[in-house]
Amino acid sequence: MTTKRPTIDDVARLSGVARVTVSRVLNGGPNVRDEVRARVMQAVEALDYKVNPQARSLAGGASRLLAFVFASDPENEPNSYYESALELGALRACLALGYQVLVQNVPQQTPDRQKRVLDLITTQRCEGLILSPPYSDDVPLIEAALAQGCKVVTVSPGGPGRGKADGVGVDDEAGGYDMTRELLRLGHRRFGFIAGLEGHLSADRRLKGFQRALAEQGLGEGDCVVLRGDFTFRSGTHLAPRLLDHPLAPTALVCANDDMAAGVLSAAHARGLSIPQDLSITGFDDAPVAAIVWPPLTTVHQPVKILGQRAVEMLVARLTGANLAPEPVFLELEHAVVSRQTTTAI
Amino acid sequence: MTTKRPTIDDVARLSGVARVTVSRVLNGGPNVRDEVRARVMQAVEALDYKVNPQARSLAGGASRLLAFVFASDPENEPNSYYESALELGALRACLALGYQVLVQNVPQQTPDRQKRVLDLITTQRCEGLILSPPYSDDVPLIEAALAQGCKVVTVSPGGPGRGKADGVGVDDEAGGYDMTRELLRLGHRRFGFIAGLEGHLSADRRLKGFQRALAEQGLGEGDCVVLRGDFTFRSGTHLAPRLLDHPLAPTALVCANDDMAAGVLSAAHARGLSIPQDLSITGFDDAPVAAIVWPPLTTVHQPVKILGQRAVEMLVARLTGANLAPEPVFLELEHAVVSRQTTTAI
DNA sequence: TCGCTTATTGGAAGCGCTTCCAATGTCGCT
DNA sequence: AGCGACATTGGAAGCGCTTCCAATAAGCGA
Repeated sequence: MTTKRPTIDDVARLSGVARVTVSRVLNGGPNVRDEVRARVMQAVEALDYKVNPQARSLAGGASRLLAFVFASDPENEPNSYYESALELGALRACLALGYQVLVQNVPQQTPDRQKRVLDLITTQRCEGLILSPPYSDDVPLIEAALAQGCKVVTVSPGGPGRGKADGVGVDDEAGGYDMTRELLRLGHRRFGFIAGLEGHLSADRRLKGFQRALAEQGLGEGDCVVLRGDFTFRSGTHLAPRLLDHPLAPTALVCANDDMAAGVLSAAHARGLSIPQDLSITGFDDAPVAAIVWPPLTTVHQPVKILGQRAVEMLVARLTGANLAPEPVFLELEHAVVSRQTTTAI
Repeated sequence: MTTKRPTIDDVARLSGVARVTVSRVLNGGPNVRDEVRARVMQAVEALDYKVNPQARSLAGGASRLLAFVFASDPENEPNSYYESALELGALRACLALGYQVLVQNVPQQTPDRQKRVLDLITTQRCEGLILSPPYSDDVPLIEAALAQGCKVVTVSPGGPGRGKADGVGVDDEAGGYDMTRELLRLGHRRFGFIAGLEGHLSADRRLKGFQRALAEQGLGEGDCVVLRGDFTFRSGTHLAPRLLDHPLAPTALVCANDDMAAGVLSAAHARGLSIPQDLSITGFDDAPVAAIVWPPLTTVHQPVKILGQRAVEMLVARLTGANLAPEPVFLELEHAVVSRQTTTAI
C-alpha cells in the first residue's frame, strides 16, 4: 500500500540539521548559511521530499490555496468558454508557482452566495480569491474577503470593484468603441446592440463604448435599438426577431459577446438572410465559437486565458510580498478587433 | 482581521462532552447516544462550526479531496467542452457531497505525466482520482494510483482501463453504430469517417460501431474512407479536402466528435457546398457547438455533465464504503442520436 | 582583548483533528 | 447476585509542520 512519504524530520536527519532549519530553507527564510542550505536541498532531492501542505497550513504557514469563483449556471448555460478559459489560465499559472486552485461555481441567484464564497475561503484556508464577473463588482463580497485577510483579484471588473482590489482585464469600453468605429467606417448608420446580463458591468462598458462611438458621429438613441440578453446563444436566437423586424431596420448589430452573436447569426440563417449582406454582426471575446460559425464572426479579441494567468500571478505577487503597492493595481491587457466575415461595407 | 473560527474544542465545551465525542458525531461514528448526538449538533449549529479540513487530514482522517485529471493541451486546443462539462458535473456533485476537487491539466505529451498525477495525489492527499480520456485507459497510471490506496474512476474508458477501476460512460460503439444505421437508413452507401486522436480508445469504439454497421450491410473498406484527426475544429478543416476530393466521393461523413464535424462543415461552406444536400455530416457528443453551427449538426448526444457527476458519486461511494463490490463496476449512461439538419436522405 | 550587536541554529510548544486504548456504565443471562 | 459482552465515553498521543524564543557562534569597534 501507501509507502510512507518522507517527512521534514527525515530531511533534517539526513542533512544533519534541526527540523526548523529545514523549514527555513524550504520557505526561503534568511539566516541560513549557503553551505547548510545546499546540504538541505540535497537531502530534499535525495528523498524526493515534498512538504505536506495540510501540515504546513495547520501550523500556521501558507496554504498555497487559491479560490476561483464563477457564476454561470450550468443548468441554463451549456458551458462558458470565458470561464473555462480563465480557469485554464489560472491552472497553468498555479502549476508554475506551486499553488493550487479550488474552483467554485456559485450561480448568481444563489441566496447565500456571499456566505458560500466566504465559507470556502475560511474553511479551506484559501489565501487568495479570483473573482470573475459579475462577482468582480460585488463590493460587499470583496470587502468581506479582504477583511478576512484574503487577497483578492478581480477579473474584468467594470465598476466599483475596480477600486477595491487588484484587477485584470481589457478596456471593454474601448473594445466596444473600436468595434463600432469599424462598423461606422464601413458606412453603417443604423445599429442594433445586444447587451449582456444586468450587473455585468464590464459588459455594460462595451455598450458605453458603442454609444460613445455613435455619439461622435452625431448618432443617438433614435439610430439604434438596444436589447438585453443573457450571454447565451439561445438569448441571441430569441432576441433576433425583435431586431430583424424592428422598424429601424439596423444594418449592423453589435453583440456583447460571441455566443449571442452566434445566436442571431443562426436565426438569420433560419430566415434565409445572407450574412453579412443583409446584416453585419459582431461579437466580443473571440471565443472559439467565433471562428467556428459560418461565416466566421468579426469580433473583439481578448486574451482570456492570459487574464486567468495574470490573475493568479497578481495574487501570488501580493501573497509573497512581491507587490507592496498600497493601492489596488489594475492590469490592462490588449484587445483587438478581429475582422472576419460577418461584417461588410454598406 | 480574521476572527478566529471555533474549533472542535469549543464545540466540545459548549455541548459538555469530550472532544473525541464531537469528532465521533461529526464523522457519523457509531456508539453515541442520540441525545448526545443532538446536543453536539446543536452546538455545531450555534457556533457555525466547520471542521478544519487540513487538521482532519493531517490527523489521519479523510481529506475529502478528489483529483480530476484531463489531458487537453490548452496551447493547441482552444477549449474543450467535453472536459469542462465533466468538471462542472464533478463540481456539482462535490458540492452536494462535501468534497473538493483539485483540477489538473496534464497535456498528454508531458514527459513525466504519470509522476505529475501521482505527486498530486500523494502530496495533496487526494483520496480519489477521476481520469478522463486518454488517461482512462492508462493502466499503469490507474494501477499506480490504486496501489497508493487512491480510489479511481475512469470516464469513458474504451479498453483495458475498463477492467481495472470503476468507470462511467456511454456505449460509444453503440453510438457509432446507431448514427451509422441512421445514415444507412437514409440511403447512404459511401462514407467518410474522421477518427479521434490515437490512444483515445473510447473514440475508437465509435469507429468500430461505424464499421460494424457498414459490415452488416455488406459494405467494407472499399466503401469508406477513414481519416484521423485530433478532435479539434482545425483538424476538421484540415482534413476536409482529403474527404471532399476523395475519388470515393462519400455522401455521408461520420465524425468522432462535434468539433471536427464543425470543421468539415465550415470547410464545406467555404467551398460553396450545401450541407446536407451535397454531404451529410454527423458529430458526436452533442456539445453546444452542435446546436450553434449552421445548419445545426446531427450528432450523438451523451450526457457529459452527468458523467462527471456520476464519476464523483461513484468515487465517494467507494470512499464511504457505500459500494463494496469486489469487482470494478461500470456505469453505462444512455446516448441518443439527435437528428438535426446536417443529414438528409439521398 | 572585551562587551555588544548580528548571524545562525535549535528546543519547545502548539495548529485542530483523529487514532488507539482504557475506563466506565448497562444489559442479559445463569 | 455475579459475570461477561457490549455500548458509550474520555485521556493521551501524535499527524508534519511552523511559530516564538532562547542559545550559541561570529564579527566588530574601542
